Amino acid sequence: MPKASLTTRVDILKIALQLFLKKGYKDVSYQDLIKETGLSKGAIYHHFKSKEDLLISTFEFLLESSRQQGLEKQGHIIQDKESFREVFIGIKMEQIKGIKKLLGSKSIKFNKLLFFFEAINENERLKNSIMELLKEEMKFLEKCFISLKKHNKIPKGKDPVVIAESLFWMLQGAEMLMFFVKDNDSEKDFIKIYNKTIDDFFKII
Amino acid sequence: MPKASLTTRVDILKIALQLFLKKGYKDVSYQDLIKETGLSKGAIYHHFKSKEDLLISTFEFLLESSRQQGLEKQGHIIQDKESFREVFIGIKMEQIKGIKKLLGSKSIKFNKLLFFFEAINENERLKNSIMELLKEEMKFLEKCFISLKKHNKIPKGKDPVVIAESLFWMLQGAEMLMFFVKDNDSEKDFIKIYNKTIDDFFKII
Amino acid sequence: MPKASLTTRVDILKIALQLFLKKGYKDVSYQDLIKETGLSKGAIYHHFKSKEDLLISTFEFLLESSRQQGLEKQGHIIQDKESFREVFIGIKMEQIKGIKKLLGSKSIKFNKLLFFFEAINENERLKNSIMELLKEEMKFLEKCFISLKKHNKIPKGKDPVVIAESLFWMLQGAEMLMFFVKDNDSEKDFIKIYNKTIDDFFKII
Amino acid sequence: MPKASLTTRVDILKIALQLFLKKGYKDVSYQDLIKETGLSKGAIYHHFKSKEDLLISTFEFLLESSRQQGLEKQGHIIQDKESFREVFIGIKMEQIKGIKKLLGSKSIKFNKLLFFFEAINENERLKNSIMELLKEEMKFLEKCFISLKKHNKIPKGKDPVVIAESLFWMLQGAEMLMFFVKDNDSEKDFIKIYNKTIDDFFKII
DNA sequence: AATGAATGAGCGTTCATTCAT
DNA sequence: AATGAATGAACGCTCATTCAT
Repeated sequence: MPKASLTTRVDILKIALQLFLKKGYKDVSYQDLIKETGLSKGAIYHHFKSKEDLLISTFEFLLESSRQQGLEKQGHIIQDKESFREVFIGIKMEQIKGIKKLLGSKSIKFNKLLFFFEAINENERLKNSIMELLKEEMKFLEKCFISLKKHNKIPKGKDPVVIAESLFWMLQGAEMLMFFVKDNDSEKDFIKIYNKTIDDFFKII
Repeated sequence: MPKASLTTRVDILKIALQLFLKKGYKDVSYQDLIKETGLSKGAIYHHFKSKEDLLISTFEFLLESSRQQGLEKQGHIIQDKESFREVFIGIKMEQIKGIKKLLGSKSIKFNKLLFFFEAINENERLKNSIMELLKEEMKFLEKCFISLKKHNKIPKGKDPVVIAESLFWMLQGAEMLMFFVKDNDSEKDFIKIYNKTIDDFFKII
Repeated sequence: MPKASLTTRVDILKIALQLFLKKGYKDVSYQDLIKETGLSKGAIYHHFKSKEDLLISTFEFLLESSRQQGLEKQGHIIQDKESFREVFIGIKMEQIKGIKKLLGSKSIKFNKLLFFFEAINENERLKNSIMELLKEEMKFLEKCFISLKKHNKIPKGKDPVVIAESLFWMLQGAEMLMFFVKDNDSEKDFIKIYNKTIDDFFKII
Repeated sequence: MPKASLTTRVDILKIALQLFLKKGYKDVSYQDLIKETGLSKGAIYHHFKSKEDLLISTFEFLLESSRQQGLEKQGHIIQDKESFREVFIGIKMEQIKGIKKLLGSKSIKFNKLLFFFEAINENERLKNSIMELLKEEMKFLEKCFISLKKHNKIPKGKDPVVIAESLFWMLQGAEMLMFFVKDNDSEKDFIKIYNKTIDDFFKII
């Protein structure tokens, strides 16, 4: 039954993702996986040849899902701060929705995402995937600010690329610190942070 | 032997700090500590009652050293971008120098700092210490931009506090991503990042 | 391999019982268990989730085996001292035989039994099991002396229940002191003690 | 200051006795001793060359104190059950008082006494001390029942020595089971047990 | 008489992984 | 496709003991 097998594989991936997000890669043991999936050790090893393989697969599973609601699909026209905000928040919400759908749970704890990354960080391929994702986001922001420039919504003489890059780092800072600091984050917190950052940013440029 | 005892204690702290920064808290075992310190397991336990105690002590040791070259000591006048840059970079360099002196090594690998933080994150007291440190940095930036405002170095109508906060997040983003991405960072990379961020920031405001 | 699994489990239980009786719970280490069973640490943990779990299981295994040759099966008529002695010693011998069969060894050292009990004493459930076992023995003795009363084998005016209880405590005292004092007890010693106690007891009532 | 030293020695002995009675020999660590005595590891080693030495010394200290209120001092005339009871309970109470005085505490937990004995059991000298103590008690009971015989207080034709021995074992059984079963025994429980045993015993002989 | 730094063997437990079925 | 028995290295930690001061 290849179909059943695929289902099992995806079941494991979903549980693994939940656990990695909740506890961090290192702190998820096969015992946890067995308990949550209801499968045996052997079954998990049948689908993923090692814990690292499971990590990589889980991460790619997450990326794939995120990308489906990705940036490149956007055909919206960015003509002012509000349309930028709308589109940006929209994308982020879709990404969060994607993860939610993946996990099948209403509220997600992103708290341990960083420490899920710890393991990813040691894997060149996954690291590159993240870098690409970040670059994509950077490129998207650049496009937005170039468009805003065309609509004269950013001050003359200021480079839209530098502006985009600055916002990118601000968003990264706020986002990461949130992972680090918060205990029980939901998507609402993220949307709040994004809105606040965008508002502040448009005040200073 | 109180003197010898203190020496041993500090020796352990230095080694532990090195190891925690290099491998992350979870990945540092007593075996590592034994190997690096040349002491026995019992000796380490004699000085620190548990691994968590060692973590807390190590972190407080780090904080203390960082704070000694802290922000509040600065009496410099911030009157333009260049004096701001000079003071800010100066402080950061002193902090890095402090850590270097602590570790007794020329080059530091910061890329596991985040995963040293993982453990810290689960300790309320240490978490609060970090938050305070961040708040101090934020306050310092606010003072700088209020001063720059007085010297008419930031555009009229723009709130220096919002500006300071924005730069703070940009710096956090750039810094943290650097921890995350780089494998072998030295202080030079940090200084570069700080300079680039400051330059870009002044271009966009 | 459910069959092999059960075999292994019982093997571990037998070895554990031997060791606990020989050295006392506290002094039996996983190293001992590994050495005697020829299994790995992991294998033992696979079958028993902790040392305490192993203790409980071992004790229940022992109880079960003892109970199978238990008191309640006896249909003998107690009509005089000699038939009482015969039945009582018979039961005790069967119990000892049961343990011997369990352990697969000819001579048993009971002198650490008390210190096997030390651990049991701290576990409410096991403690209750022992208490029940003792109560059963008490009840059995009561039945015997009620029967002897009917056959006019105990002096008139004396309460058979009090008599039974007294003998019970005498037996406990003699038995326990034997555990405590002897280094190398075999069942012969026990039978001797039982006989002597019964003889003396019938002399004084 | 030899005097101060002796004080320290006795302080350690008292604390050790308390701890051994409370936790059992094996479960008392130098850490416990340090905490309770307020002395350093070195100080305890200065007075007792090993843990076993401390055990032996502690036990001898206990024996000495018990013996001072011992059986041989009794000049009372045992002429009936009540005078026997009075004298026996009196001796036991004095022994308990002796231990109390030794420990300086009002209520004693005898719960772990057996497991204090575990260690003693492995020391031939201490074992012999206990045996002697028990023999003394046996001899005392023999004297009592010989005296009762003289006063025609035990049935004709019954051997006072066998009677004494029987009561001895009954008392041992009841006492030991009490150590084993009870969680929080005080001297009251012991006195109750002794009274009940004596009463029952005189009912059956 | 007393301190406490240091040792290293040993403890119970968890872990990712292998493999016969 | 799936089970779970078995492995053995590694983990954090406690222990009684030694010894320079």
